[in-house]
Amino acid sequence: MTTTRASRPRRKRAGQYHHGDLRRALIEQALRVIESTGAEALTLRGVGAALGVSRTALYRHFADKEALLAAVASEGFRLLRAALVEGWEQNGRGTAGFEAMGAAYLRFAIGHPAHYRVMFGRFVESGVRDPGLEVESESAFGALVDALTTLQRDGLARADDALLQARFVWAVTHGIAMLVIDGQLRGGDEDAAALNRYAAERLRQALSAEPAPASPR
Amino acid sequence: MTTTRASRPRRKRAGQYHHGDLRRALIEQALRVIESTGAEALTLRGVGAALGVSRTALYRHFADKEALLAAVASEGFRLLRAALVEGWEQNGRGTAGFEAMGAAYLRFAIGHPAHYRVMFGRFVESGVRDPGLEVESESAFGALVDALTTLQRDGLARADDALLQARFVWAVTHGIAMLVIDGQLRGGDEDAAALNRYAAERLRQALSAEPAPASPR
DNA sequence: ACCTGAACACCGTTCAAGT
DNA sequence: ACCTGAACACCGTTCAAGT
Repeated sequence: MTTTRASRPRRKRAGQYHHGDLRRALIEQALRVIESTGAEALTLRGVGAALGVSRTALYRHFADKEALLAAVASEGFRLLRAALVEGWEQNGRGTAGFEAMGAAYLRFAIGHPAHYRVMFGRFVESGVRDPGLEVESESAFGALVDALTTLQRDGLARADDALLQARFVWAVTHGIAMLVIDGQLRGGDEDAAALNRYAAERLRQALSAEPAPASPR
Repeated sequence: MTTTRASRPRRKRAGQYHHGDLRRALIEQALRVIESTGAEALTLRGVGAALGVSRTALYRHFADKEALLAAVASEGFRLLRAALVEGWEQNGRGTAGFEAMGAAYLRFAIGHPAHYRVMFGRFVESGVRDPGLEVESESAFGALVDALTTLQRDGLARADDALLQARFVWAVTHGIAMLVIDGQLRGGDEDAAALNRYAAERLRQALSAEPAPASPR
């Protein structure tokens, strides 16, 4: 029971705890578990064990499990926004940029299905949320509103209420993402790609700035 | 320790168990809990207690909790299909019927959000499912495909691949339902109604049988 | 401040046993 | 066949205690 440091089962620096930034490490470990085995399989005990801390250390940084998931969701919206903005800006901020945005959205959702589900599925209740979550979510949506506003200004999209138009576009894209993620398209990647193409065409027609052909009276 | 029947803690008929159809009672009780407090709050012990049976009685009828949820989901698709078909048939099997179908879909999802989430959320894994689930799900989707096929035949919708077209329409409607259910439209009912109206207009334009106006060269 | 270990009140599921 | 009670191996969370 002397302080011979060779016999300690786990090496720990004296006077310093495990992490410089345990909060950050907890979010990253949670995300790692979620991406590899799904959010349902996430246990706080497992996260603590993987990081070499006690299973209650987490409560110094998060009120409860939901607060940790809210932080993970918030991180997701930040990444999603970055992907959307990149697609838009790297492709000319016009029609091509808009379609690149849609492709980036689906690539994110399909590439990180478990993360995407934490962002939208009801893992995070409507009650007390991460203060940043609402902000990040609004910010990602804002990128879409901005793009549509620009398209409208340049005569490339119908001059409707931009917020309403953005919600419609979001619903279409979100709906496709969810169907693909949930495996409702039994053809797999092939069918998903075909649906993406078809949806892009129909959306172009639906948002076309040109007046709809006169009804046959 | 004699068999005085007055001292028994719970009255039970001799020679008869609790239910004529425990399986059915379990599904209905599970649905009751889900609709009132959400699927996350569903516990097998609670279901058993509410029905006055032991918490393991359930395993005579379902392999596990997921199998019970699959049965609940299957029931949901049956109800959804009935609502869709009614909207279509009671409104003339034309454009009006098609829009009534969409309205019925959203009414079902928004009226039974927890049930809807069990049908689509990842409560039921892609692995072993209720044999009826896939069938019921396909059947509900089939109602949509049939309606679109009819519209195409009558020149009321673009003559695209009906399956692909149906998937697109489904994605739009599913996307709206999910955004509303998940509380992403902060305006509440007002905003949801406005989005529904706008989406119906855009969808009409997107599926219009008339050729799109010639592009400006 | 930050972390620990023990304890509490739950879960789903298994299993030997009863009728 | 259908149901039961005890037991097992988990959970998230709380709390007094350590440094």
